Amino acid sequence: MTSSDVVIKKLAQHSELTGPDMAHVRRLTCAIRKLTPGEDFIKQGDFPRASAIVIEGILARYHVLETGHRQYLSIHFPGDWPDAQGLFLEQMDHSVCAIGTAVVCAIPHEELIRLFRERPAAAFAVWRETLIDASIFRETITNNSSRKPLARLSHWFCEMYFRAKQAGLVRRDTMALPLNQAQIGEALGMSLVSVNRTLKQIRRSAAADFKDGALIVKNWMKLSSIGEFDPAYLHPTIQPRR
Amino acid sequence: MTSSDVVIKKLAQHSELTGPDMAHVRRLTCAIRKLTPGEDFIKQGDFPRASAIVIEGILARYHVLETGHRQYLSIHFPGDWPDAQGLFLEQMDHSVCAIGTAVVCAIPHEELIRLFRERPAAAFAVWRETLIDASIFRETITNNSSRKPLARLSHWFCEMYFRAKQAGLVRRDTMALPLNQAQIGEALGMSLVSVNRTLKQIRRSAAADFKDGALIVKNWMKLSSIGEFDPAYLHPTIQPRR
DNA sequence: CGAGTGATTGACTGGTGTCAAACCCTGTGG
DNA sequence: CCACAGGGTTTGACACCAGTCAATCACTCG
Repeated sequence: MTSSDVVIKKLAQHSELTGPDMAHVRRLTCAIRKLTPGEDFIKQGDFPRASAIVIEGILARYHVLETGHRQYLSIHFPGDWPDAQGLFLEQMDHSVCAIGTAVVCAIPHEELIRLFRERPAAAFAVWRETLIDASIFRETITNNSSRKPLARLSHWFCEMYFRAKQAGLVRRDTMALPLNQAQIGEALGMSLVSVNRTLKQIRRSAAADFKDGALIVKNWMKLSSIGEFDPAYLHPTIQPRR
Repeated sequence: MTSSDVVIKKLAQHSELTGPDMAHVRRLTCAIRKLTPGEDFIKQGDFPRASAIVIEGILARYHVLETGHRQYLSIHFPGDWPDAQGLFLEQMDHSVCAIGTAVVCAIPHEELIRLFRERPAAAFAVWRETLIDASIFRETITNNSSRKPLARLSHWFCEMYFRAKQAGLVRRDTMALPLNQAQIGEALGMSLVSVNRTLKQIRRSAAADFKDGALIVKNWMKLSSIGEFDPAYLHPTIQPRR
């Protein structure tokens, strides 16, 4: 699968693109870049001139506080545009790094702007992706602010699994999620120890397991019930198989 | 000031619009609606056909959990588009209500889409607003997940004050913020009691005060230092073209 | 084999949430 | 004019959850 296939597949999942729209998308310059685990693609404070799309692997956005503490903001799978915001906001207010090894393609902003001027439908499709992004942020606010650890971690697992499934990254009941427990804590506003203990609870409930950087969902109904998970905020088109 | 003045002033704050762009914006249909304190403008699950812009007062977005607990997601001042997301996402994944009395104008989606097709610069300006919105969500994730109560509440006060100032809503050192302490707790993921005690600390430090639905900032430097506040994420001004 | 990374567990403590009472203020109605 | 109700704020008491510290274990890799 070429990188423009990944892009078009993702956009077509949510929006209607005509032949000429897709043809224009295919003509975009696409600089492939491979990232090593943890490597930054772009950093807080940078002034990007190109926008990245995930082709393979997982990327994450994060803030760094004065204290050095890292807060992960979102996780991105192939087809996602983790820095579409750079298109219209000059300076990055957060960083983007690879989780595990990853491949991205970088498209120059001026080409995208030209595409958007000439093919509004393509602009609307990408805009839509950025709005789903925002919707995920809102759910993260609610998850990290309102839910107790057990529901919070379960909800997060549900989202990862659901989105991985949409991106075709689930084999049987397992997906790769190459994070350690400390990083999960930094995503959910929990301490490492708390993540570990909560994970133990989830294991005991036999709803899911997480080890060696892989998430295994054994009982989707149970996990989504514990996590109070309703995928409406992902504005999905494909429902995962239960 | 007419409602299209409010819109144009806000868009011009962040983007460059030409005469024809602004003329087209002025021709948009604009249904004025007045909201009573706490009234919902649109609810989770709705399928909106129009998009609201705040003209006067304050609006807020929120989630409601299974338990009935409410989580406020964002606060919106005149010029903001609190449900621009409805433009490209069919179903609302959250609700929007008035904080205090408020006036909004509702513009039909089809008119906005037509505007965006014909005047890409207008589309980019509104798109940019939605991206700033997302940036604020990210900061909220970090604030509610990583900061301890004192810094968290202070940071929130800073953001409210800074954005109110941008919107011209600060008189001397005071802004109207017609929320009670329980609601602030629902915004910050804190209990009412915790908000109250943290507020006492901020008062003692003489950085700011909050009472009778008004925020008074007595020492901005001190407050933003306690709150670890850096307004970069609000993307406050137009950056020079590269 | 030792170093290093990550997971797990125990012990401890301090911060937050919960519960409940008292207080303040305003508006209302007898 | 006073009594009362109601919303919001403030305070105290208390329990317990979750963070911190630290030790141990499991596993990989040079």
